Amino acid sequence: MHSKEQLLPELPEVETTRRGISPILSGSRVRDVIIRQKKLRWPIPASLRKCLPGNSIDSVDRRGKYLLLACKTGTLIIHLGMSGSLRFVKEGTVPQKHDHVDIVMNDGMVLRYTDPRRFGCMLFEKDDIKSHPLLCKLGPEPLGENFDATYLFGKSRGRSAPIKAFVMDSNIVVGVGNIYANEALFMAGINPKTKAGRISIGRYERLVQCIKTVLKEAITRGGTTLKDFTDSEGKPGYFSQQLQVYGREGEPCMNCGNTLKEIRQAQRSTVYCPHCQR
DNA sequence: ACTTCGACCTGTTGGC
DNA sequence: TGCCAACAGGTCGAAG
Repeated sequence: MHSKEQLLPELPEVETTRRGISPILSGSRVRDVIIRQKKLRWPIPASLRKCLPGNSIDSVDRRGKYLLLACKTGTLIIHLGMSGSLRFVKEGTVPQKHDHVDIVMNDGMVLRYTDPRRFGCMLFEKDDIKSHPLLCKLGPEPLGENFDATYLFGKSRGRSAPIKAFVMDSNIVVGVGNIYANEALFMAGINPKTKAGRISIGRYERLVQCIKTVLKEAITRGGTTLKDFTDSEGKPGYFSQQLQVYGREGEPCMNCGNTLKEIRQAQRSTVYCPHCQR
């Protein structure tokens, strides 16, 4: 059976994390930064230890799946990759194998970064955060107002890439990962293999609506089940029973009952209903 | 300019 | 039952 117990941080999970850590961080000052493993996707820069201690966290924002913790000297950029998570522990809590970074606050709370696969990153940008190479080319936020059918339709003209790859392209729109791309395309009734450039504006209208709905629902579920980011179980998780297609290959379509099919697209698993999705 | 693909990493799973 | 290869995933950046 598929394993949805494992956290794969998509945009809703990152947003849930942001909302969880923001109130606890605000009003507290960083006392120390402890780096046990600096080899993440990119090495954690020394500037993190130099620039963070002594400063209060002024804001906790999100851009796509990047968390942005701003302080006076710059911005801490955090990505959770595929297996990362953040939670608060009390100072003195013994770190486990994959607990790579601690941000120790002056009140004794510790923001602990865990990431078994180390696909995530922790960077520090002293200058204008918006011009950072990781952020400056990103497409609009999927839940923002400027992500609409007109935008997607315009961007898609002349594109031969399959629609699933297109909506997962962070230069087109951020925050649509494999799971929710599958779910949104199912909800919109669009075959994942359809070339992006061949889809009408009417169908993009539907797709935009579905992407927003799927992400919003997931954030709502994350928010309602998030107990506490200060305990060790404080990771937001999926509700696999809410997923209509992802991980359900070979099982009946919840809409028509036909068998859901799995294919590979760009080395990623795509599950869809050949009957409902055209 | 666009598209595809390799690389990174480790816990879990499937096959023999 | 045990071992190992394959797999899962986000996304950057190189290659086509």
